Amino acid sequence: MEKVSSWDRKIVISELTQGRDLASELKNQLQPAKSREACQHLVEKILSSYDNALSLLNCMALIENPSQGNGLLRSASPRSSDGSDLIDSKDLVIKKRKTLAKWSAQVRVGCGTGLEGPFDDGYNWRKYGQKDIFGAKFPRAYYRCTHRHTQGCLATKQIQKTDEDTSLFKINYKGRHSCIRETEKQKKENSLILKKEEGDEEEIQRHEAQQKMIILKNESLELDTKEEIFTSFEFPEPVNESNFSASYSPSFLSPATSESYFSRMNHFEIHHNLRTSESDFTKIISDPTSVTNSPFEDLDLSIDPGVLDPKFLDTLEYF
DNA sequence: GCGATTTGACCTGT
DNA sequence: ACAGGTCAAATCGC
Repeated sequence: MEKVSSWDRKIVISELTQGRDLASELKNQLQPAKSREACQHLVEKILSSYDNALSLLNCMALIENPSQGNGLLRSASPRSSDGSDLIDSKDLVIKKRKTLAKWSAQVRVGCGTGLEGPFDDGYNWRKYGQKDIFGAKFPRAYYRCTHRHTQGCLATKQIQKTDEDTSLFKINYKGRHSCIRETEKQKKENSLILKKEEGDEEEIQRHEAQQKMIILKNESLELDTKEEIFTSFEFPEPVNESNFSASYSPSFLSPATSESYFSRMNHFEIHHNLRTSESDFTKIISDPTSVTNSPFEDLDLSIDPGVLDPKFLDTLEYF
């Protein structure tokens, strides 16, 4: 039986808190001297936060009261000892799988790196299967998030060496990570949530003062607006030394993801910003699965995944 | 001992 | 029926 976890609650609280903080920041940015792009960017982030929180709340509502859903979750569900409906965890998993976002990437592993498989993308994956694929030279490996059981994270990925180029891997991602990686920043945020729950006003005020300092610091930097948008993304530390290039090629957007962060940004900005990020860029690899009527048509996102936040990758390609 | 990987069996979707 | 996806027992490696 799946219950709404405290992780889910914390994520919702975190998203709503972030939305509030961003709205507050937007209020500052709305002064006449501020750039329109910076304001737009903040609006996108705010909407993204509220989208995430609402999605989670919808999901929680379904879990806690499946009768409010479309009925799929109720079929053949066993009952708990107190007579209430239990969700058949299998049904729930299938329903979740069907609605999980999907996207893909191609990654080239540099020669002489000694790597047998593609890069570490910053998340913890656990291999759970491998399958020979009909008509393909190389088997497909199946990975799921290590935190599936501890945090209920349903993210999975499939990695397969391409037939044509043995140094090129096709990676299919399915599902966003709902797990929380304990980076230093996240540890601070989690501890702040706890402090708020515990009513530690002193700590909250200290944190808010720090946030204001950060905003002031950003305001004092007269950045090019495009760079300003770009640098506001969160990048993890480089995860390994291997040289590789990747191409993230949006196929098409699902209705749900049409509300996602990048779909609200215009084509040029995404292209420009990602180009700015190139470090060891060597070659653009076009994805044959791309659909030509995509809002991201002709968009080549060539990124060094070593500096790319997987949360950011989550927004790139859906099909 | 424990977590990760391997791999054959089983399940699911078309 | 078949290919793809997942499970889970056995095995590996630290």
